[in-house]
Amino acid sequence: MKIATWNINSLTVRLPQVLDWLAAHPVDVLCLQELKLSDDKFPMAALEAAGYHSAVFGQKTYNGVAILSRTPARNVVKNIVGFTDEQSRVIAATVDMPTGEIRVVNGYFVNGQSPGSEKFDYKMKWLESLRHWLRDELAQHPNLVLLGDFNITADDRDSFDPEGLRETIHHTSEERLHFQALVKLGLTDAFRMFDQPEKSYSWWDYREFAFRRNRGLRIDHILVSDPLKPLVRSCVIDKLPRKNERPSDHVPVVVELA
DNA sequence: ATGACGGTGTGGCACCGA
Repeated sequence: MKIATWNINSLTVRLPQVLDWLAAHPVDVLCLQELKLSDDKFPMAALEAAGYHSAVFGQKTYNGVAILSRTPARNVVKNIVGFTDEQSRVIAATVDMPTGEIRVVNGYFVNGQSPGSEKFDYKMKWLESLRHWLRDELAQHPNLVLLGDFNITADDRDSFDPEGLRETIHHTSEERLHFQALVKLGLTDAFRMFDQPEKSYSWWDYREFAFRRNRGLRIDHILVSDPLKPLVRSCVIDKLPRKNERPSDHVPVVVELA
């Protein structure tokens, strides 16, 4: 079975690309971020026709997340429990698989703009709250996958210019400590369980031919809990959609579980 | 580099993203 994450930067614009991608990659679960639309604008029918149920936490203009699944998602939770947030950034749900149930936590992590800014403070508080809530979620749901747009490079391998961008946004020690703190809860970066091509990224700026020059970051991640770790068969980034016309600046990441 | 590119809103540009 396969679970994927994709920041699609407006589902209104990218719905045809999502449908094309699902037709070519019939994953069991697809987690989307940056829907940039309200719940009433969500294209439920088109996705149902493609064979997917949807759990949606939308927001107009900014943010918005959804879990698409072949079987209906259960026990849906929106945003971080215990953290009041105006922004729609997290949706969690239980999905039934042949091998058992999996708790899927889909996050559009805060960008943070720049260290020292108010938005960076919000990012730090958001990450701390996420960790505290996830500790409880893991206790209740041992088979858990945390995935989405983390807006954090886990280490220097995840950046096209780790020296030049040191301690800038997505590269700060504080952000990476938060990433490591999530790992310490008993989560593993599925991508790094395997040998991967050097300079593997999941996001490239629209400007300055960044994709063509492979000036990117790996900021979209899939973390699996300890009980799921022995089941992970592969984890890959699908760069191809970045070549589409009007592409998202992010591409899908896919994990395969036995 | 206060830049670039792209999405959204009720706009004639500003704001946000990463």
